[in-house]
Amino acid sequence: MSKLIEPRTVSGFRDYAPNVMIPRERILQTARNVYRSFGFTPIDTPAAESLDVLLGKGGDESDKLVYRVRGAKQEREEMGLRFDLTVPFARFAAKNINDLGTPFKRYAMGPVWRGERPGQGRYREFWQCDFDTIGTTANASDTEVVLVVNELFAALEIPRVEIRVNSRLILNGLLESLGIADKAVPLLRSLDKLQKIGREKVIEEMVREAGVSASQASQVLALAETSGTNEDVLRTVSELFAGVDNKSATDGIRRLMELLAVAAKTGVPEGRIKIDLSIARGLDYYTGLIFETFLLDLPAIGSVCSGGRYDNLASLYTKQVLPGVGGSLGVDRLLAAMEELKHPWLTGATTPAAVLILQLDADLLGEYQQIAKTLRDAGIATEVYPDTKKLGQQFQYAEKRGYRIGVIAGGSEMATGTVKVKDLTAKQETTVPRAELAAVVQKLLAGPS
RNA sequence: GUGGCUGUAGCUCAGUUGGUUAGAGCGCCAGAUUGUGGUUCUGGAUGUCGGGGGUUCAAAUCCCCUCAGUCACCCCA
Repeated sequence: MSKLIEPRTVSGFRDYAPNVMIPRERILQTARNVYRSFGFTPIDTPAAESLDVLLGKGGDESDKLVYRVRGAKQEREEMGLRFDLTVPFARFAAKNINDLGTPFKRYAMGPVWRGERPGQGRYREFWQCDFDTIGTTANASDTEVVLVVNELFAALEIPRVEIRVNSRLILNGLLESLGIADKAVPLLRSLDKLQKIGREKVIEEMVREAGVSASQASQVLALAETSGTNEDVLRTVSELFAGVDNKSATDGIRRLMELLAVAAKTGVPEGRIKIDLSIARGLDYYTGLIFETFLLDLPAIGSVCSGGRYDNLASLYTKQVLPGVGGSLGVDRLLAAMEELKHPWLTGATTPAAVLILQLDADLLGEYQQIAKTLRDAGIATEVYPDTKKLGQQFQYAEKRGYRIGVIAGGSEMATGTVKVKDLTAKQETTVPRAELAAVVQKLLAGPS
């Protein structure tokens, strides 16, 4: 006998078993429905892109994390796997914008790959679910993004979230007034770590990495740490810039105010959106709105949905200016959080079917499939057990996989035109005429699981 | 990519200063019950001790390499 190959997965990549895949697909489906309800339209792009497209010009950092694709032997072109959905979208937009027209709203969901060190909740292959509007700088689109996020978490049955919003316009305005606008990238990257490493270390890092003075750094932090209600924060910031003519900051303040007003009018609950001037987002392409979404019951896991506005998405690929705003749901992180929070979607079931028809008599297979079809036609996912094993074993199978209902039909039921319906969680059994089966099952399924 | 820690049955782990056929609980399978599952009882199976190499009369135990996981840095979803 030849030696077996170990059935391993490579580092940072993993399998998704049914108990994970079932809630995962539900999350994806929910996101899709919400995005579509706002008119975002689906697009997809290839997993692999030419290396020059992926790496652009700022190649040094992304160069390290891009997976190279070797291609077939005779192929020449250097390819890499996409490391996010934004870069391919920029390429797509630059290529097709004339046909698409602007503004253009799209969503995309799919795997991306990064050659980083894997850790808990961090993988080398993971999914992103992006939605963006490009081709307009209107604040209406910024506002819509936040409304989408609000709807998204409502639909996910996770109401206890806080969407923390900020504006790079305000941050940049401050840096301008301090005369350190040219250090924005390293400064904001440090500021972004405020929650994680604390103010002392942030100041230290700003001095070291950005070369600003300690007093400049603490002024940045002073603004970022402005707290209170949204109104308080806006008032404080307005006062700070009252005397000076700072177009960037006043513009940022105005846009946030409008966003909050529209959200309130749309019925977004009080407190759901919170201005947090310390939200900075490490990525340097953001230019206006920036936001992160935290779970109130598990803030430590970090943002599960983030994004913002960027002035020019596709400048690498076209001369046409394409401003945009959007966000991205971190499915895998969210799933980890839902597991931690014992979210009702994570039932542990490993079957998508609700009903299992037990097999008592192989000669009745036609009857069983007929019953199954009736249920399926009524929209109830139904499975027929393939073997005539002992009933106890069939019940165990049903329980282990999480079917909600068992249907038992043997000789005596056939004779009377009935079936036995067993609620597997309540362990109660009733005999019903076959004609009423679908209705009875539907009623049982509507109850608590 | 750099450094630390971990790796023993499906799962959680035990395994004394290297010393005979590597253990426990839970789970799993079968039977008690030839039309009924979470309890009980009885019986049963299960491990290349992550992988490879070395030291030794003898390695799960010591050394080297490698793979995977995990923590910190880095970066981020």
